Amino acid sequence: MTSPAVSSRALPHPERGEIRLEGILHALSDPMRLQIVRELAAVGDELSCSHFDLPVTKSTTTHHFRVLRESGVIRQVYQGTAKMNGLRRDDLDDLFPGLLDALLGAAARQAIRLGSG
Amino acid sequence: MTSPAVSSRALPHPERGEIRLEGILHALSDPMRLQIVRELAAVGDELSCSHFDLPVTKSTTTHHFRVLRESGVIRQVYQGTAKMNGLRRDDLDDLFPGLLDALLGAAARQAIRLGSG
DNA sequence: TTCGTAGTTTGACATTCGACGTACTACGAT
DNA sequence: ATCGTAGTACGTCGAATGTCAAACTACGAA
Repeated sequence: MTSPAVSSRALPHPERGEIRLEGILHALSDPMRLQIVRELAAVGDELSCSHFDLPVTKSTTTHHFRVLRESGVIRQVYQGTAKMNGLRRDDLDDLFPGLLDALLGAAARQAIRLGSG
Repeated sequence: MTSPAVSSRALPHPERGEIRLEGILHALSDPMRLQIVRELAAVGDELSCSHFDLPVTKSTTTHHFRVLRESGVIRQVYQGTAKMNGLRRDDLDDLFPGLLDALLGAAARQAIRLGSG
């Protein structure tokens, strides 16, 4: 009944020092990826890919999560068949203090403005 | 000796309410455009396109400035043959308080980190 | 061991992007 | 009226992007 063990299947992440602002902005300039990040931030915990009910196929979902991981926005780790996703808050806050919160705040504001909770 | 008059040549800008966060992030995810915006912010005034010495042709320069204008990041106005560019600070600060400064701060930090004033 | 669930990989496709060159327009200065 | 400067428009090109379908892998449960 315990959670499945963390697997060691390879999942390349950029190191903290390799993360680029341009890459983060590009990753978040896609509405679907921005939504994923907002949800991760709201929950404040790791979520599996399948937790998200995205209006695209599985392969497209895989693609979006990979863009987020390779840009340094999220960290991914296998846990059984599930792949858990978590924001790299520590690294992002260290590299760019205040940026993530400003982005999340802006996204929240826009969501309200455009009339969708 | 006075400045040339502001011309009325058409230059479509999105209204404040039409500006989208995703568009801003996409616009700023290009290194050249991010650099332009940093420079505009540093000067705090309007600058002509030709003030920037970009390593691309004139037509590519036109392209980048148009992306910035159409995403709502800058405002452009003709003044004689020159086209003056200014940040839309008022609109951006109203729509997304703190976002622009966070982005500029992040860009400055990264520039220092990567060792280029 | 067999099955189902979660996610990957590959290849295709249409679109967009960043860059270019050439020909063009708009305006100020001479 | 002519010239030079600033920037545009258009067409092109190669690379990247977002999407899909189909075949596949990895793991837990029965």
